[in-house]
Amino acid sequence: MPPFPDESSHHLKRLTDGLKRAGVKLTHQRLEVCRELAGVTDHPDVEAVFHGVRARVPTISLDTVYRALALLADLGLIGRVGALQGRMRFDPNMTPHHHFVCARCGAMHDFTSAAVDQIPIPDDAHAFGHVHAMQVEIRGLCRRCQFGQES
Amino acid sequence: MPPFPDESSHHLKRLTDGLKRAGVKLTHQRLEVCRELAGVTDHPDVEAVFHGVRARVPTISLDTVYRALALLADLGLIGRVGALQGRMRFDPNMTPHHHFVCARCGAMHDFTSAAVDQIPIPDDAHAFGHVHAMQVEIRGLCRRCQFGQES
DNA sequence: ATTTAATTAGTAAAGATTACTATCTAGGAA
DNA sequence: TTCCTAGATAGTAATCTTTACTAATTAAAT
Repeated sequence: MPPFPDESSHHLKRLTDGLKRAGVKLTHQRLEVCRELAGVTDHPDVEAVFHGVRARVPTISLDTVYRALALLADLGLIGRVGALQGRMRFDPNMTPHHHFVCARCGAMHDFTSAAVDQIPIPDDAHAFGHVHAMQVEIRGLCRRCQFGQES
Repeated sequence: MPPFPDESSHHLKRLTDGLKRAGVKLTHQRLEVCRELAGVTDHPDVEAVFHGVRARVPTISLDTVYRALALLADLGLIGRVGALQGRMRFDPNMTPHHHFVCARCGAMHDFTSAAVDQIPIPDDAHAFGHVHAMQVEIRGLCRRCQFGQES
């Protein structure tokens, strides 16, 4: 049984309700992907979700898991983390700064903030290991994507 | 000519000095990758750097650009941004929280911070578009990677 | 100039994600 | 309930990104 059945079922309800509200079909496969996500406390990749769901739905395809996760993320029911856009990118600017990232086109803009830089690193973070740096990421829609539809 | 020749040459010097200090060979190809990075103000992907350098070094291979960028990033002379590890991951936890990310193994841990959440979103960020959320990412080495060498 | 270990070009391989098509099914209507 | 249909899935292929490999080249120390 899951470690926190109440938490888990609460999360599951949140996800399935979200799918219903969106008016998409609540298929067996999507339900099991939601169940998998609800019973997890880390940040699984597609492979991990696929593996977990496959134990209960042996015929599910990887593509279905990809589409279910993309759907949930697009509906704002789960978050994307790690690789946002496909390719890795590099930042030649090594002076302290932060990023605005467009959730749609992936455009990144730098900004600085004395207020942010003054915040001490939370103690909780030190408990996880040795801290190198703290950086703020602001997600949103850039002006291009906010107005015109051009790529 | 570049928009800010002084800035640009300053960045170039920082990169090439870093390579010399690391004791690696300062090849023509690496120099041109540095030059490309120094003349840029955004966050280029490998393709963009490859394209830019190729205009001046038509025979350079994509692999060389990958390796030059990885070298610079490993030496801490440039930053990696966007896709850190290979695969995309998902976060079922939609309550406000922040992330500790291990630079080596990619492990992610959640933490909350009232201090961080109280910071107003910097005005500079609003100028770039419509803000959805602000999230802190702390990079470092997790306990596993800090001590043992196990994957 | 010679030597050597590091680096590169070119290509192949691996890995991750997306696309495609025939088949199937959730959910509404009869 | 049964029928119908738009939407979803399984299985696989294709695409895209990144890494690996090898023979040839080259920086830089001697």
